Amino acid sequence: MKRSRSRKKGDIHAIAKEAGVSLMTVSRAMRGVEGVSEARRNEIAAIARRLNYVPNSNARALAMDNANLIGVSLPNLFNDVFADVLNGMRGAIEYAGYSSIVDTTDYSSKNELAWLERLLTWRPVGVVLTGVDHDPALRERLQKSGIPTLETWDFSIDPIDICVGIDHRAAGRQIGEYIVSLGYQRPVYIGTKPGRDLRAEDRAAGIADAFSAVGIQPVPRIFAPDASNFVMGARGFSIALEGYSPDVVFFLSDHYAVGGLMAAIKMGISVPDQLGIVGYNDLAINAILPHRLTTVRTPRRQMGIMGARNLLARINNVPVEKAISLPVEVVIGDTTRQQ
Amino acid sequence: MKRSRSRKKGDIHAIAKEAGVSLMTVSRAMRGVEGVSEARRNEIAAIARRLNYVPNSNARALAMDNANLIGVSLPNLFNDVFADVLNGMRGAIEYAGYSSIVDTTDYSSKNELAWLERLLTWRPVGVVLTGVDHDPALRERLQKSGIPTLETWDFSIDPIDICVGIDHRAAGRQIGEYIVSLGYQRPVYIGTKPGRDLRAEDRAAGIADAFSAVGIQPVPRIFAPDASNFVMGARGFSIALEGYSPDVVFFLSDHYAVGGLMAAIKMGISVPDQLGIVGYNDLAINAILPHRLTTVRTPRRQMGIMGARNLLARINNVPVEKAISLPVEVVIGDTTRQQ
DNA sequence: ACAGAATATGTTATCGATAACTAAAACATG
DNA sequence: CATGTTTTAGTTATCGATAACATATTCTGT
Repeated sequence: MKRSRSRKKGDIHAIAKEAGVSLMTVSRAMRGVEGVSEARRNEIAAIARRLNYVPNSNARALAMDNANLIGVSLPNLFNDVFADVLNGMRGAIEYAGYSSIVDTTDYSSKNELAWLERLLTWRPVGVVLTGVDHDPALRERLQKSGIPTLETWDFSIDPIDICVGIDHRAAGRQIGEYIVSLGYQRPVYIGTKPGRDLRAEDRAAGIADAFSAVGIQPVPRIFAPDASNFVMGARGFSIALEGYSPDVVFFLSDHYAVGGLMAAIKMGISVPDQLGIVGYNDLAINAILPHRLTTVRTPRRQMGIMGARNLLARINNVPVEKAISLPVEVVIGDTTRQQ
Repeated sequence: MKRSRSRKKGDIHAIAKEAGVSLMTVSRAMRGVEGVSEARRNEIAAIARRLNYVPNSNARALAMDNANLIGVSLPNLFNDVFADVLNGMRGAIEYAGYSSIVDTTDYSSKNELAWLERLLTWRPVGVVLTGVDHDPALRERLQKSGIPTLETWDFSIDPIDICVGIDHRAAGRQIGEYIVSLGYQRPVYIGTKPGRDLRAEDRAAGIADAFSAVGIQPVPRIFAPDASNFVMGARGFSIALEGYSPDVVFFLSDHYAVGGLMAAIKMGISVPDQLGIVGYNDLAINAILPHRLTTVRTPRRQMGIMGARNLLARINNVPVEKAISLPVEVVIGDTTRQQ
């Protein structure tokens, strides 16, 4: 018998030999599958422990053509937002006995596509994407492969497969209408450069909808050069004040808004008397700000949990709703005037 | 020939048949290994593309007993700190052609051990751990397995394998000495509950070292009930003011310190005149605070990059230093009195 | 006590790919 | 042109585990 690569001890064969049983008996015993007597099962478990047996998931995945793996793609990890979603999701995924592998795309659909290609070689049972805007090739790839796919954070009535998210445009409209109702008339929106964060652009569009409904338009959109979110908020704020004379400033997110708020404090601008400030997401930091931000609470954790549940259902061929939009809630803070 | 499980098209066999060559030729062509003529190689590549060939990494990993995988364990993702380290690391890892899979332990060494057990079934070529305090079983497991292991963030002269991190106690001493030099005499430290974040406890010990060197001790340690870091900072701050009358407050991190600073602003306490505030990490938010925090800049990204490089070297049997401690830098801000 | 059912265990083929070794074809060299 | 090289391509065994099918053993009820 030719054995060029030496068989290291510790695999299922070694255990079988040691226990004097066949491979299958060991395999069954290790997996807890029925068909092995209690006595044998214990005996085998003991031997496995003694031999420091570590199952080989690669072999198992190959044999079963299934790695019990779910791939998750996020724009980045620098953001409590996605961490919340992810945490909710992971709990559910792991509870169901699957593993998740996470990667980041830095808001690039090219990266996302490349990530997917790599992921597919591992034969995942499910895929989670952030947002609904992807490289066209990605959509085709996933649909052709038939792998259950969840799009989250964002909402689309025509998802690749299923979707649990927020209708950002509607959310923008919602907060926009509230701000309009407070009588603000000269809004400005501060975000990041066009094309980078499409959800944020949807929000901005929703805000503009609300203002244009009362005859106010356009809502100028401003962005500062790349930096941390806090800094971009602060810089964008300065730029806004130079070029416009807003009575309310919408920010891409609370991070940005904190930057803006701090800048306002430093500049001696009184909030909300002289100027309103509006964020998005209701992040943890909001709880400790000197003026609580007026913002929009997004059900991030819940979205993660529900998304994962639906994806798991889909994986198990249980029918689920194709597209679910979760409601958001306007948080009335101290950075806008009272009603 | 018995073929109970049908062979789906799209694998290496299908390509071989289509191209009229053997398996090995396809295998070699796909891997870019030498031994295939240019013409054949192109022909095979074209067919693979046409057939939507997706390599099966599970099979490859099994055959090579190596998945080119590096497992990374972090306490959590809610923290820019680890995100920085991770980003630095990933770049280097992926550049070298490896994949990384990340998981979080929520500061639990039990979770970490369970994670490792799962990871090992995938036959990783390297492992990255955060910190140097682990379940004893984990240390033994890794050393017995012989898998190159990097411990990061923290520093130890006796790592499991190799280590690139910060000497947190020394860092605590460093900032402590600076604060002592400013003449502060009644320090308080605000952190989280004992046993949760051991690095932070080291820092606190270092701070205490610095004060005890000038005869001031103890440095009371305070913590608030679980909440977000910002909130714990703010609550801890209130507790500190009730129970003690500090002239300087050290916080576990900048997150906590921001919570404290905001609380101070709300309470009308003038910083730094009445009270000094000291953070840790020099996070992005510091750039936009009304008073820039006095804090400690930690080389997080660099740590990730260097850690990854050393781990990769170790994986390739290139000798590297066992333990590297990176220097930190005191950032002099506006939340402590001037020299 | 004995046939049929239920339980326990073994045998063989496969999963998709790579390593090691072999064989054939193309190139050189004197 | 014969022979030794180099290149290119094929054959066979394996990686570690599971599925499907076959077989042996233990129960069960009559």
